Amino acid sequence: MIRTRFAPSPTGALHIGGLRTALYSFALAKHDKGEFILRIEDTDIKREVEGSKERIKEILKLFGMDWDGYFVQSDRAREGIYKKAAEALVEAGHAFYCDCKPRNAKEEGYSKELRDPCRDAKKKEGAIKLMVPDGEHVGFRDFVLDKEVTWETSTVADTTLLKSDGFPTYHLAVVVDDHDMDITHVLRGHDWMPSTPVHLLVYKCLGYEKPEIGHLTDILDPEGGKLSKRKGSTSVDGLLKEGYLPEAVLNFIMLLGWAPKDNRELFSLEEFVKAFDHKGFQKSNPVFNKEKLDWFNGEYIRQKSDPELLEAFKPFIPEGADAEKVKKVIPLIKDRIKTLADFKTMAGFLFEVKTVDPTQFGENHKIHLQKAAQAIAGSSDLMKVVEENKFKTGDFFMDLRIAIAGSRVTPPITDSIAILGKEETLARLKKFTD
RNA sequence: GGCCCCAUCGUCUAGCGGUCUAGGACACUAGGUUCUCAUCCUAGAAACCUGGGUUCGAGUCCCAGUGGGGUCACCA
Repeated sequence: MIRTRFAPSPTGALHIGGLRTALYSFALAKHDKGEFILRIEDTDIKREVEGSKERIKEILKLFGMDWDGYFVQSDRAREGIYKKAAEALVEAGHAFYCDCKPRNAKEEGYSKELRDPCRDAKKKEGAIKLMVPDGEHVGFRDFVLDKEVTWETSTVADTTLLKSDGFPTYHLAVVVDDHDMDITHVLRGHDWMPSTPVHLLVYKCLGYEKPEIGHLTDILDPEGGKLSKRKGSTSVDGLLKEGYLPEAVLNFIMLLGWAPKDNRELFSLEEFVKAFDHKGFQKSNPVFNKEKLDWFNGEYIRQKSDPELLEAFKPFIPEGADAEKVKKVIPLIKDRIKTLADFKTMAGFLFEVKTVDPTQFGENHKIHLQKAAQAIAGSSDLMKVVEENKFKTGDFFMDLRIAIAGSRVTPPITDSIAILGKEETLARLKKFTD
């Protein structure tokens, strides 16, 4: 049976790259009725952000990805599981102690030293590092890239496996955990590729069988470079706040690095799981382009029923807005918006008076608005006004639109008036007919 | 800089040696519907990084160059 895992570190907001990794891992397992494990990689206690563990779980549930097993690495670390493995490696001559001052790559830049000076010092305490052999080859078949990737071990560094605080680094923890948890397929970001030879060596030295491993493409920023957390809102929560539907976000990331053979684009999670296969993986890095996300979002907004939209709009409607009124507004705007947040820009004028720029009016606006006000007061048809007075239809309605909404872009104006009510509409027109 | 990965329209991609005058989607342009904007419909413009091979034949295979990305912490 296929068992995959999603192994985020709780160091902040979950980003769409992480969500995509989770999605593909989920689909990989579920396509074959396998199991999907959630493992929190929190072995660097200093970097943990309060509440992010919980938020990750909420988001996975919101997107419909329930897990079949849940582990927290710090719990396992306290049981001494990783320490034991590291010590066994020292015992077997595959690792060594080092009590030197840790370096900090951020400040010191990249290092060229692959061999640690302590590797033959036979120290008895400190961190434990892997003693990488020279002149050997390590490799694996990447199931995403669909190719063999190999390294010469002389290009692989003596990597720290156990920190001096007794907690493992990622490199030890993943190997031990994926083995202990019977993970059959490891799917992770491409940024992990360079440390894969270390993991391969650890598998070998520990006597473990290695799982299938695949490295996903990185999502690129339109500006170039890896999608960064600073540019734009790429966190899942950020997208949700901007008014994107979970279905849309999910469908969007499905196709960022994977594609079906039949050019299909619209998938629910269930449909995606069914269609998913490892052959559809893309090998080159995709660019995050929001316009496509906008399109997906529009599609899903239009697919939703009005009651469903009423629920979805809740965080985006003006404060104190009457639910009955909102209900009437929905059918008017659902074809016209890209995000839920567009509710306010498209229909805000129905809930509050907008300022009107008088220069927007056409030259006949006074007579247009006077005749319109008369008709509305008498509850007669506005189209009749246009015909009887030989007004230009577009000009007439545009003046009306500006007077009522303060904008040249609104839902159909007669429908808007119906929602606004006779009294409020006339009050708005009055300002420009005197 | 060392190591590793990648390379089809602006973007996401289909293509797995001949059916490619390279297909779809987003975006874009034009037209239709329309009280604006959208939705919807129709049409259009738009790509195989370069150079060598292999082959009767290459977008598809191989090599090099170039370009892009990643990584080089007791962070994940």
